[in-house]
Amino acid sequence: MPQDNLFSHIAELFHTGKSVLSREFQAAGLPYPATYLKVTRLIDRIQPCTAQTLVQKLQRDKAQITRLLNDMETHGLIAREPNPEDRRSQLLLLSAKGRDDFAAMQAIETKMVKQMTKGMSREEREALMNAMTQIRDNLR
Amino acid sequence: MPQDNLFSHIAELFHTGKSVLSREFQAAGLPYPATYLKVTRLIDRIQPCTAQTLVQKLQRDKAQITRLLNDMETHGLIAREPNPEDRRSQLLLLSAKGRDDFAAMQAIETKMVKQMTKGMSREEREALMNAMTQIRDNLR
DNA sequence: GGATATAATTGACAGAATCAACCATAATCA
DNA sequence: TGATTATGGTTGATTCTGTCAATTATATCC
Repeated sequence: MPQDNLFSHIAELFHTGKSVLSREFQAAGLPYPATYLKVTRLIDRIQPCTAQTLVQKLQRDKAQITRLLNDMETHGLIAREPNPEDRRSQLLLLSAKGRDDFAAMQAIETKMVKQMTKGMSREEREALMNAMTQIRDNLR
Repeated sequence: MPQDNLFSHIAELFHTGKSVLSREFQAAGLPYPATYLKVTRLIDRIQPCTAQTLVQKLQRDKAQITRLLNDMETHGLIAREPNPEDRRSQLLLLSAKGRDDFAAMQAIETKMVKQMTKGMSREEREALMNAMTQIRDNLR
């Protein structure tokens, strides 16, 4: 639809992107929803990391984060360790399996992103990323 | 997060955009999920329009479409009329209320999109839209 | 007229989001 | 120090979104 606006585009890209990811995760023997990638990425990237960290970075409700972490722990992707600094919270760590599956998911995502930007020059890609960053900041 | 990839950006923009819309819909006395806007827009734009049309345009499961239309009919936004061409399907029409609320939702969305692209030149905006279109096509 | 395809509905379920209430611990400060 | 308030996390309830399978009614195609 040529006359679509920016947000329609974003919504559609998110929708198809997410379904591509889910399908490819399944196909690769990673029976996880696409959200797991975002969470494992953050835990891998940010250390120390607690549930509260994820709440802030993902801007999600803390209830949702708790449940997500429970599921991921059940799947053996993460471990929770006591936080010596604050006994109310726990430190989140990737297990060996968590690291492996994170790498696999990330590879799939990278492949998809390559596909998405196929035919675009480096300049175009950079301009796009800058625009996205600006939009995000404008929206806050 | 500076090192985020394209899909992370899209996901985040979708998430915050959707929550901005929902909140503003509520505030404007439009107690609808953000999806209603997409559906009313299509029914307004495409005539004649059936459930099947929406399935194709939105790439959604037909079960989901059926339920969405039920809800929207309950809210008095749309009407279903017998399709003279094919008695298996029905023609979807906006009611007067549907048209009003569609206009109101669209105004809210337009405001948000303006906010999103604040500070971008016309050229930048066009480049962005072109990039989005290309990405969508690449993903199909 | 009978086989096959299509439009829509229904049931069942998984995933994602949000709100409110609650518990345990931490921080504040009188 | 002890009461008060704030914070991190969990649980319950509810809504919204997405997907699959089965079913019903009608259309289409030999």
